Amino acid sequence: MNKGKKVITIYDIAEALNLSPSTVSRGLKDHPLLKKETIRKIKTAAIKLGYRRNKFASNLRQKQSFTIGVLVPKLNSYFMSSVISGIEKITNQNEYGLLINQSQESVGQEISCVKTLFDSHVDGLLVSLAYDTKDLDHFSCMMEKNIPIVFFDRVTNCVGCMSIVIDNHKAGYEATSHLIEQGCRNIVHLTGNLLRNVYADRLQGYSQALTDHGITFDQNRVIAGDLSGNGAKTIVQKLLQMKPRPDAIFAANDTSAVSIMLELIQAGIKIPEEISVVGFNNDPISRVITPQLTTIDYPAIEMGELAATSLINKLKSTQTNSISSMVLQHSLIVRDSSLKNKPKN
Amino acid sequence: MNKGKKVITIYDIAEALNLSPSTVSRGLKDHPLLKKETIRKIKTAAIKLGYRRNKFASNLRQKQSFTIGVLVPKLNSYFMSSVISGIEKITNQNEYGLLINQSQESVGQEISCVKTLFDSHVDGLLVSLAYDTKDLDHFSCMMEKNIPIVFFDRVTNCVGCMSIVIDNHKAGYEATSHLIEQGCRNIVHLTGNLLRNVYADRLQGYSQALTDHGITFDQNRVIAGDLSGNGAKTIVQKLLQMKPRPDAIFAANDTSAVSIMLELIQAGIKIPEEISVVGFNNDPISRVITPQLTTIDYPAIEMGELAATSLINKLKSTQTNSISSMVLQHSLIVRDSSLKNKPKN
DNA sequence: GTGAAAGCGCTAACAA
DNA sequence: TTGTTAGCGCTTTCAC
Repeated sequence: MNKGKKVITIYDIAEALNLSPSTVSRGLKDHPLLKKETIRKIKTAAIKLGYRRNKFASNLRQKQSFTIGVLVPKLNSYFMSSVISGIEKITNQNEYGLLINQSQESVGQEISCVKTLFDSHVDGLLVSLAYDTKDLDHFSCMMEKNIPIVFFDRVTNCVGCMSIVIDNHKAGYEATSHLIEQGCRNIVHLTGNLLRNVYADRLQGYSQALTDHGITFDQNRVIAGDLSGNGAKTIVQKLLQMKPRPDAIFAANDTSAVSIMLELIQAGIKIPEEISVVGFNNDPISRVITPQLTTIDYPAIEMGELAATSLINKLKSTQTNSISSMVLQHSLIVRDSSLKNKPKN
Repeated sequence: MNKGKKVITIYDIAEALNLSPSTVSRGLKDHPLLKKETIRKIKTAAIKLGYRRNKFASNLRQKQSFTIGVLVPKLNSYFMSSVISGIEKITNQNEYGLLINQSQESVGQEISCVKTLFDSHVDGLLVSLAYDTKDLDHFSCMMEKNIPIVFFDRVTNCVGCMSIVIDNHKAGYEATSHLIEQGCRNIVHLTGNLLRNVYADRLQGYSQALTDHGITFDQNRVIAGDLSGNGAKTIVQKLLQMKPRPDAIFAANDTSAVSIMLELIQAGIKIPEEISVVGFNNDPISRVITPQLTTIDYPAIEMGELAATSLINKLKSTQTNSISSMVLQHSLIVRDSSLKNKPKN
């Protein structure tokens, strides 16, 4: 697309003002040694001529792209789009561009995305891992070139990388304890791929809470699936055949919790009287379902802001930062879906 | 971030193979005139040496960035993140990068985003307008350089630009007609800023449907707001004081429809018996609320895919395409919130 | 305070 | 089929 009008370069400005290109270049970025008057003249001329800085030339020279790569499993969830929204806010403030790719929850795609982002010479990377990623080999190209990576939410151990998370273990513990306190004893846990810290940790928290309250952990009461809400019917059938029948479900996300609830209601089960439900994420749907869903609130926008801020700080400071992980606050939001004691109005 | 290992360039490959840089450059992009054998050797060496193409140098030379700018009001809605997901799929397939910015629903931000994207030398632009954008002056820099723009969803008239939309007028007409067919006579319409085609057209469809069914259009029954769902309480109070009391509400999005429903239920109003509700968007929440919300389905991912495909076609073909707008199929999804006739189960 | 000049890595017209 | 050469627009060292 190089049609359109003539491209204005610093040479044109230089010529117009009878200055050298280098002076113009300096003037455009407020070089302290230039005369204020010269700077003013340069900037005025730049605007008048419709100058636009050529980022490629500048990046080529400076070997920096001022672009951050973002790699997420899927864009279209409320949680993820909120995180991205937070990231965009910060990068925009700091004049960094954002190159966004989605792995579609598959390692294969993730590998190819990393390659693309690497070739785009991103200065840094923000990553939330795909469903089935096992190792970080495909990130080695980044690491070899010292391109900093900040993982968020779905993180992994990785020397030199930073992680932004919530305390999933504690959150799982709290959710489960809450159900136990409501009198539930046969709590089923719906989880995802245990390769991912978020699911593994929540499961551990669940397990720990059971143990601490004198309830035996039973592997058969843990159902691992994709948490997309698709298999809800099958899962509910399975639940209703369990002996003894579960009196509560703790799902690792709200999407699956809500799908399960809809199926339970369909099957004539009363929530929370017969089966209590707790979700995870505080997705807007949790407030829309009847009864409203008890869930874990999870600061998505802040997580995005923090991840972006950390990465930019790392890019700006030359000294290597020793912080390896930051944990954000979460909170249990109790609603009707788990309140056996108080009858719903 | 230019620490790390030495950067490998085509010169290094050329030297290693005793070829010229231009041959290497050609080999890397499968130039048809090269010997197959040479191409193979070049590619092997590139991989062995850990070569990575420098996009800045290449873009600088070719005066193309292979990057598409995306400008949307807000990222964190189900609709928008689905659109972006569709866009990302297509651009990724076509090896275009994606630079995403959000206007946060304000013209001011929109103007600054366009500037940023312009300076990033995007090859083309995908835009959904902010809530309060009045004119397209801030896009003139793009148009002057013949950078193609495709508007989607929230579009505007603009010579030479393409638009991807649904038939909002017809959708509004269908939603309203459906309510009338259910016996509703006093239908309130909740709308947004009428500068935006999506709201203006839906309103017109609503109005037309009333007229066609012999019901007088009443300006007082149109409530314009931000549709964020925040003012629901106030709106419901207003509704319940109207004389005669409305027997139906047609909201221009599901978020506001659902918030209104929750408030109505709170106020003891029966849906749909006393007041029917129809929304717009087929957001996942529409299936979660009780009663389930009648709404207009709206192909978000396809809209993104189509917008991206159209833009890329425009970028690839030199001849100017004369298509100025494409209209996607929508459909009315009837659920319990508007079914006065059939009693819910 | 300002200018001259070299070079970032790649591509493409032209030459061979 | 491959090589030579110039230059994209900017930054920056060194010189004045």
